[in-house]
Amino acid sequence: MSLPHAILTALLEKPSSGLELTRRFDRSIGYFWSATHQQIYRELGKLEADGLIRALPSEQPARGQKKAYEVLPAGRAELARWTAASQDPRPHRDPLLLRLRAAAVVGTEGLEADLRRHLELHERQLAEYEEIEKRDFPPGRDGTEDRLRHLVLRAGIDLETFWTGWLRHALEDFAELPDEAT
Amino acid sequence: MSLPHAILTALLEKPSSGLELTRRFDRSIGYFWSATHQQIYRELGKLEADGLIRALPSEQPARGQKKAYEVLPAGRAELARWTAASQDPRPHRDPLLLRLRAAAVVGTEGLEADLRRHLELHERQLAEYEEIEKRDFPPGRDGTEDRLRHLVLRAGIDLETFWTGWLRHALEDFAELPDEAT
DNA sequence: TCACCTTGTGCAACTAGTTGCATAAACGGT
DNA sequence: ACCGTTTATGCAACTAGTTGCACAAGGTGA
Repeated sequence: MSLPHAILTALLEKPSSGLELTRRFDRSIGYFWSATHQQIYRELGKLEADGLIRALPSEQPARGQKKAYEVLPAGRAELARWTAASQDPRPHRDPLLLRLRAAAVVGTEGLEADLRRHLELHERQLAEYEEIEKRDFPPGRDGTEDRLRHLVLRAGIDLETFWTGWLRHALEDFAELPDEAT
Repeated sequence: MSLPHAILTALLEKPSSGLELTRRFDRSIGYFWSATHQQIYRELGKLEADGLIRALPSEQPARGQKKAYEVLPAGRAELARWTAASQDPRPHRDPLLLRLRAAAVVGTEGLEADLRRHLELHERQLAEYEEIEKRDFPPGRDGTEDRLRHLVLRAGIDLETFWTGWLRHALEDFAELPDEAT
């Protein structure tokens, strides 16, 4: 149950409308907690009903009109509670590794091309993260907030580094595999 | 939609009953595609209804009686099709990183202990993987199946290596953070 | 022999996340 | 004045995954 807390965090960083949140979930926050605009609108409704956020007063709250939200004290308290509470790591699910294991039984045909494609995607993501690091975290700054945000970005960079490394290794291995007739 | 394919793979490796599958999903396969016994029973029902697997003939197919399944040719074909088909990487979701980001806004209280706990869990998992590697993949074997399975295990090892490394780094960083009053 | 535990199978209800579509205002061109 | 696009919000239906419980058979000990 992390989506509401992701939204609370985003709104604390900056009060936003549904669409603005959606955009931010396509970038920064979404790198480790993605969400579609429908999820976000639905959740904003719930959070408002629960008294954790409120719509900022605006002109006409009509449809097709921007409606920005801000976090209420109760929302901040809930986020603090959730952040401090111990949580188990969620089970890990990865279709690509599953396909590799399936390939051991039914043959590797077609897989190699997709590994190559994944490698490219991860390389692109890694480059993007490194761009952000260069831009937002030049050496020398070390406020607490910066440190924590940098740590999160580091996780992203290290994770993509792992994937690109592993995929390259996998492709080398594939190259050595005997040609097969599935 | 990977669960049926995970089950097909498992059944091709060895025909099994629902409970046996559940056990195997708690170990090997479950390392990168976890599933509960209810998911598995439900899916076995669907796969049988779709003609991809069938129950092995047994004595009394009563309740509380083992019922083993094997993969039919149509099931193998479906698995091969799925394995070869190109798939996009699924969006990544990680509550721990989310909490770190939230902590940048509402304070780090309570988080450090959980980071420590996660580090321990990942260290344990890493040790388990390395144990398996030593046992199942001694140097020198290199059949195609072994190579692929070893690659999958390598991904697990590298992933846990990333996590333990990152968590250790994060904890060092936490130690340097100024004490705070949230 | 009967209460209890373990093994094995399964249903039902719920929560989370995705997909497809609808609606409405604002803006820009023609 | 009208048409099409972009921006913004939202509903409804679906798929995937989780949780809680029920039921049956067989074994174990008192």
